[in-house]
Amino acid sequence: MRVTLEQIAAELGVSRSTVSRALRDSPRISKTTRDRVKALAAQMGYIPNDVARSLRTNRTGVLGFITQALGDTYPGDILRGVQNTALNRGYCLLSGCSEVNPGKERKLVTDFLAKNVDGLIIAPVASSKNISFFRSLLKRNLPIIFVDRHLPEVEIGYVTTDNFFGAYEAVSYLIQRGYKRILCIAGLEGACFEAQERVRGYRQALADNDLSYEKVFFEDNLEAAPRAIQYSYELMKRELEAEERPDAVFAINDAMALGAVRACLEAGFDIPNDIGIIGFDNLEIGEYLPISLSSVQQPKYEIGVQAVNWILDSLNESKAKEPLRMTIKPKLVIRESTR
Amino acid sequence: MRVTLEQIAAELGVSRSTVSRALRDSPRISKTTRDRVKALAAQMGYIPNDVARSLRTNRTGVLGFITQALGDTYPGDILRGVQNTALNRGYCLLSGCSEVNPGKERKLVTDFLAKNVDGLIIAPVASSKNISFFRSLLKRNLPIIFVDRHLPEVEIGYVTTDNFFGAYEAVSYLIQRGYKRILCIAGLEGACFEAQERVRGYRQALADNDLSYEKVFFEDNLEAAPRAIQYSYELMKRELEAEERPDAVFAINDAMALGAVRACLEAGFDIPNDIGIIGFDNLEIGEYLPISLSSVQQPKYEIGVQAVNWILDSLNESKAKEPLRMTIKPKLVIRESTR
DNA sequence: CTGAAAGCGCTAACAG
DNA sequence: CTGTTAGCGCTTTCAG
Repeated sequence: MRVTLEQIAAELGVSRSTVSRALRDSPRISKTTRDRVKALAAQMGYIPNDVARSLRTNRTGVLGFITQALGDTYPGDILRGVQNTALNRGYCLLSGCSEVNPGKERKLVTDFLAKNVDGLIIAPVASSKNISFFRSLLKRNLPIIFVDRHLPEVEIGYVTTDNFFGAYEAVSYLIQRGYKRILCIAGLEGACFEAQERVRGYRQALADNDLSYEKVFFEDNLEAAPRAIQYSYELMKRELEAEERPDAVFAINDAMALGAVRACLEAGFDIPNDIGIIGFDNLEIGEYLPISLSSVQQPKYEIGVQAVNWILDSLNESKAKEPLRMTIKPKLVIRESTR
Repeated sequence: MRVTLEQIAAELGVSRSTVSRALRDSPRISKTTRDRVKALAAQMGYIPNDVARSLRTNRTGVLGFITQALGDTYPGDILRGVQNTALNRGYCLLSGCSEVNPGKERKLVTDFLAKNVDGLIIAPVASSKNISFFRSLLKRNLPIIFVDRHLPEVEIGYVTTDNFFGAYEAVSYLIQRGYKRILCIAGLEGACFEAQERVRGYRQALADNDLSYEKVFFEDNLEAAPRAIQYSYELMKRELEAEERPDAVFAINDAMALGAVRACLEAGFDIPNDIGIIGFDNLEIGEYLPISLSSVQQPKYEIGVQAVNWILDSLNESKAKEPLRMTIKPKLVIRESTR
């Protein structure tokens, strides 16, 4: 069986409380007993039982983290940022993936609440279905924050990329390089606020430069839609045959940018001379593709860090903190897919 | 404050045990009281406190999952398989990423033990540093299993891809298509058993076909090595200038295959006619690259499922189960990077 | 500086 | 079918 405080106490002929205090470096304990206790604890291989501690202190030292997707085109960097920060500050992470399914998202939250997480970090599904559910969470006295995307209808704070800025920069760059008919593939994420922001940045850049060609493609049917890359590939194939074909593409993520690249090449166009392409995400492999991909690099790791810091800071304050609304500027990375 | 059993009991004028039993559908409770209890619990918004339950039952309903990497070239599919299976069977997942650092791996395991996880699923760092640590875990009565890779020195079960088979198939295919000088990029993962298995498959295929050209590149300095893609890119550049240049590449993962593709194209070679390339992993984007990538598709999702099932089955048996040693056959996916 | 005692919310014997 | 009782391992008053 596992070693308990009781056993250490018995062995040493002191009380449980003394052992407990010694182990936690309470100032009200003599250095000698503290050392004796610690030595024996180490020797007996004592690992504190956090479950018992949690029951007593009403703190679990666990944070819940829920993403809406996981996969090779979804950068795990937010997770990494969250994880490292949480770990460094002494917290563990209960994690789950909603797979873009509102019901699953609710189940995960409820499961995590039952496990008494101290806080919740969520990359929410872009759906109106859980709005009232999230509102009901606010009544609980539990710090909660959105990352990567957020729901404007709910009074929950968030840390996201400055998507308007990123898109505006990317499209402005395309314009500056002489591209005139810039198409925007918003695709599967069209329904979410953050994607809308990117589209808004795209539109603003066009407007500020008096360009009239403006084409945005959405596909909101999340369930039935084909995978993003394929969707973008097929879409691009069609558009290249249009009367006034695009001479550049702003894709809302790298996966869809790659679909477009492939379609252009197959149709015999040259990238970047005939058609320029910029993505969003800056995947690791982007740099070493046959035509390396220009892209907007999101501060994903940093988003994770900020979110955890906010949660843990609220935990350490007596009164609930105001919701955080933080937006971090992304960086445009230019490579070979634009001239 | 949160609703407790006590409060529901008081409200209804029954005992806590009755409420507890009713909520868990104990057969020893009348349908009427059960319904009354459940109705009130729902109305009061009762969420069971799993911490208290855990302390009592000595089960937390939480599994620990530790990976050695997270990122866009690392398929999150094992995690997805683990997560879905765990969730379906009523378990939550405490997750962590060791980032290929043995010290961090130990810390995560220790943290998870303190949180009393019911089982541990680990994609271990390929390092000898934690061998005695893992051995010491075996003394605990805790189900534990490796996924994706394993440590042959330790008596812990595993679920992995049949790496020998996958490599053998891939290289045999290259040979069958007429490639003769096949280079193997083992790269950063060279130190681990699973990578060695792939190399063994490569060698066996060469031997079975009487090919004498045999070149394997390792790079075991995990800490200092440049990122895998770049490593592979630079390596390939050099090899293309060698006296007897390779006419095919078997790369131990897709990221490194992409580095090689890029190097070949820059040097003016045609893929697949001058040089054929096969990777390992079958990343989502592989299908839509400018030259779509032939690759060995690992059963990552399935690996996660099997691992969780084994853990949960051991939990439900009185005696400890024999370590599972399961290997699942991968599938060769042929695309344009091979002729 | 240390000990005794109570209790976090739940489950499980045991008794009725 | 239901209630009483004890206790999981820890922290935290309150006494000394």
